[in-house]
Amino acid sequence: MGRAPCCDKENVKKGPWSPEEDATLKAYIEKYGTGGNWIALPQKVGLKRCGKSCRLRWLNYLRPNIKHGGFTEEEDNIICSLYISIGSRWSIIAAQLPGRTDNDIKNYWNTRLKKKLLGRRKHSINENTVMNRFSSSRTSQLNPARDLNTASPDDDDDSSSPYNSHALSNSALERLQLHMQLQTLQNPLFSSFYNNPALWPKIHPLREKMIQSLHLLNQNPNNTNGPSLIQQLALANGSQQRAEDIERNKADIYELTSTNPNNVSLQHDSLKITASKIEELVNSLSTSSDGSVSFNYAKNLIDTALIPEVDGAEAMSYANAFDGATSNIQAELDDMGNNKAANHFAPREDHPNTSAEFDYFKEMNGCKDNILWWSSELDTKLPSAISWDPVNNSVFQNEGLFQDYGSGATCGSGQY
DNA sequence: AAACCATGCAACCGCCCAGCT
DNA sequence: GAGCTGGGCGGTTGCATGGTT
Repeated sequence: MGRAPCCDKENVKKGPWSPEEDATLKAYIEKYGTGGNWIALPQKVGLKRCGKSCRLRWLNYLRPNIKHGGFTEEEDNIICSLYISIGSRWSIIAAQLPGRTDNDIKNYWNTRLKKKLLGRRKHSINENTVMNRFSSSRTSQLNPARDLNTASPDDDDDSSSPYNSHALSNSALERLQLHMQLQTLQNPLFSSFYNNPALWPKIHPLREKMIQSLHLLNQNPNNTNGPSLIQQLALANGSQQRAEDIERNKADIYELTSTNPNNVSLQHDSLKITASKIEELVNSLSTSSDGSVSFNYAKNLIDTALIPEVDGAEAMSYANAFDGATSNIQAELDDMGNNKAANHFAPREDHPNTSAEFDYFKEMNGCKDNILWWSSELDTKLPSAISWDPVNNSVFQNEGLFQDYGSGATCGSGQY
């Protein structure tokens, strides 16, 4: 059974409101109020408008103390956090932002905020694409930096791109991550899961990046049986002894992993290494003052990528480990940004591939905000009052965000 | 300068729900 | 309890504007 229209559709005006209509409606409501009946209001006012249209115009535009545009960072954060928590309940979100209407917030989210977040995600996806290209191109090109520099930033928009699957995966991942954040708010124990990418789905871009980086660091750029990048870095830094150690360790690793599958902590394509062995390998290198940046970086990648999948009991320790790892990465990227490490990767005539490695790190440096965003940006950027810290109550408790939800008093576009 | 495109925003549509008869 | 009605809400549309080609 259908329902009767709320007004005579034939005889009502549609479209934008004129200043005269605005003035008429505003003057009437300020003088007499809405009378509790929006449907009857247009007739009383003398407007050829639908009652719902009058209500919308008043609530979204004419009522006092309405703010338009100019959303502050704090409002952004509140909107984001509430959207993550409760979804598109715009009226509830609007109730927490005085002067804002649900329509305004909805438009703001759809046109700007969402793109802002998705833009970061896209950037992250694109970085993965770059990593893939870099990784694959290294096997056939002597100058992978050129490949990086010529990669179009829009390439991942190409629906025919083989990387399109990343977009799909990350879309799902984004929803999953939003959900995880909600879980974090509702259950503090969940924070250890959220903070630990090793526990996230394997499609997580950071994890993928780590895996790819591992692969990259462990392979020979020319796809020959010559020294791997790690070895070449050692050689570039003048450590023939370390290069030989690496060669021995490498042989040990493959022997171990081929004879005892239980030793394999990470299997990715043909790459099979054990966490202990690779750590031993990297530790032997990280003591080098010349190579500390690169190998600490590699170590961090390895540490974080090789964290085994665990359940709740161990989650917190791994979360802590990850926090340390990411801060190390960040510090080292910052160092590189300050050219402190430039000498470590300066092109050498005898080892030209080291310059490629430097370009790789430069690329990583340019994308460092992605790492932060995926790991903890929402945590750190939120104002303290809207804390994500699961230890300190929930966002709802801190701010009383739902103080009026349920009563209906502040639902919709406001108190008027 | 004109056509095209992307973006932002106001407004509409249709569904749901609560209250009333 | 069923039907009706108005209020409220989220999703969508269409237009205006600004930017790009």
